[in-house]
Amino acid sequence: MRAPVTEHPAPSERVRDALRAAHLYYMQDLTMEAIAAELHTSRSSVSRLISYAREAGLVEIQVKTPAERISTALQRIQDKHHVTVHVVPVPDSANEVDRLERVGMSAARILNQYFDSNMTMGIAWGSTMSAVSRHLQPKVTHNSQIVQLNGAANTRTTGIVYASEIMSRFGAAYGAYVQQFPVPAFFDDPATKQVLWRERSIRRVLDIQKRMDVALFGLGTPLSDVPGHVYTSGYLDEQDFQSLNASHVVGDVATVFYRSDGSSADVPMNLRSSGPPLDQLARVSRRVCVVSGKSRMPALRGALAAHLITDLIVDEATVHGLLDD
Amino acid sequence: MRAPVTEHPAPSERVRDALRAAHLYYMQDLTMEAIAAELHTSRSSVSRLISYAREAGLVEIQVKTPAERISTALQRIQDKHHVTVHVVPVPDSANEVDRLERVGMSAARILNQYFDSNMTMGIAWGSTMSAVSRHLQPKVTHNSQIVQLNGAANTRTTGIVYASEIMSRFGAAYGAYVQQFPVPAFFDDPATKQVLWRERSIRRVLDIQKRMDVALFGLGTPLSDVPGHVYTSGYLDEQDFQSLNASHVVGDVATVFYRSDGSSADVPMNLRSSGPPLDQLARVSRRVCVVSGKSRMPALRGALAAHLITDLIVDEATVHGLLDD
DNA sequence: CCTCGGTTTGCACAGATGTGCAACTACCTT
DNA sequence: AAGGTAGTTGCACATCTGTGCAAACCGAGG
Repeated sequence: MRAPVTEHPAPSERVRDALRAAHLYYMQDLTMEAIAAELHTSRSSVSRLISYAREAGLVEIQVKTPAERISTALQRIQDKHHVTVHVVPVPDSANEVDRLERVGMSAARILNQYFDSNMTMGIAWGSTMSAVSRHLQPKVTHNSQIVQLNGAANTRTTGIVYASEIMSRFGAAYGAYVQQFPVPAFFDDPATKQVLWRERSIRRVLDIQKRMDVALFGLGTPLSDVPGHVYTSGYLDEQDFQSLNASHVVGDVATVFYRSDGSSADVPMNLRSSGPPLDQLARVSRRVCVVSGKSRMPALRGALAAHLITDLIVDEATVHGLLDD
Repeated sequence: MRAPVTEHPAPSERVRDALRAAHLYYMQDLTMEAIAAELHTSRSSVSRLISYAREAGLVEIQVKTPAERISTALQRIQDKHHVTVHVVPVPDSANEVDRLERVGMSAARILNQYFDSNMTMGIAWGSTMSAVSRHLQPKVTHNSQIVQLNGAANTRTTGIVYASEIMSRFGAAYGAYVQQFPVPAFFDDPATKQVLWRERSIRRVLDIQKRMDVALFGLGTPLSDVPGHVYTSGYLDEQDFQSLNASHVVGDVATVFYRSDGSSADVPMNLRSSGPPLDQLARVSRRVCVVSGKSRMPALRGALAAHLITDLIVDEATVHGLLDD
């Protein structure tokens, strides 16, 4: 981020030109050559202007699936769980990394339809959110904010970066105010959490969380050979895992755990978690969940049972597994 | 329009593939080459699939002007007349034909944001509407209809085609039911209109017009060297022109005339016109007006004064003329 | 006035996309 | 079964778009 000190043309000249070029290109179907003539510049500059327009979010492209093209099986899932499903096409041959990357990219674009000015979006962190954050499409919003849902991580492994970096990517993409949540992911002692939760600075964040318009999260899973980030990075010890097992936990949202029937209230670990109680989460008007890979299927079933999701973005193979219910 | 009798692959196979290709192309930024590999087909087929997806309205592209980039002068106009202005960039050097064509194309795309399922759109006819109709972007809608606002023309000159052809283009683009209005543009005798207006078949159409959600129209002008279609194609005789002059008419919407102050109630010619009274038109919740060329400026001023417009699509040069008010 | 660092520009090339055409396919007609 | 018709496919080519690079440009110091 460089301060706007040295700028060649007038500061907004570029935006104006980009806007005009984009208009001519996308609305009037002119070729870049023709646009170059109208703007008295070179074709390559026009190419760059239009790239800029796209990157700056001046152009919005969406692919819309006509209602009658949704398979009846999928329709049944949507009706049953009151959820809108966005299926991301990914070849079955793709590996987990590619899959996540592509689901993340699609999710980022779909998200732009849901987030706008004067809104607050709460986001979790983890490998899925990291992937999404890397592909965000900028969009100009005003008076909007991003709030962190659960305590921060501080590891940097295999492409997963600081929670704060994820947060700031979101903030930058939307021009939104970023509200960090400076607490640990898990507390050792529930009492510590209780005490800290009474602090005004913390209460302020909790308050913002309660009033958010959109929640965005991935799913963690303790099962499977590809567990979520939380389960592999030393947040939990042997005893914790035993506790989760004893509670029959199948997944988590923002470090809050739930069972396959969607219940979560009496999972002991949740007393130590920094994330929002799931019944509170379920009151957010739009709850967007991003899922990639079959390993998350049990977690997804549980999340659906808990009514945590209003909008599900999921890869093709995984959604197919879901159809057999 | 061919009945869906002979089709090579399964009827909807093509849509499915196009949708998938479009997803991969626009949402996941894959190259057509890569998409071809995933779909097990050739790159050129993918190119065609994506073209098809665009043409079929499966892809929606819009260029959005951030609020802070609207000039204060334009903002003043918008506030004053409670109107949203879409400025279409057209080089000053462009001739009237190009100008109209380009404004028409932009208008057609903007229109897609306003028209949707379960809506009724009323449309006028004339050179402007003809231009718009030629560039419509298809969009799948259900239970929507297009209703003709004023009596039909039957000439075919300089690119302007039968009103019915304009209508059916709209119907085809949106998959909407088309309601024709089989009456003359002007009646010789107001009494004939009175009588005809009592017919049930006509009343039905008038009724639909009253309940429309969107009205789309251009502006006619009797002044200037480039008058609207109505004024040049033999609809009006010498006496009519004198009458319009005597009434100080500056323009018309769907063959209903108004003065520069927006008044129209006591213009004698309107008793003979088949179009909807302007005070009725002004009650439609969205009223989209397409204007191209400075010759329409007086007509535009009048239409604004009459509060006929909620959304104005106009070329750059013309809107500049307006700023001097 | 000159130099320096950073940015923008246009060119030339590389890469991606669009399209005429001929071969092919499925299905209908005779 | 042969022939016809309309639609689809992949190839080869044409066109359009993206980008590395060197030159030009601009403003800030020196």
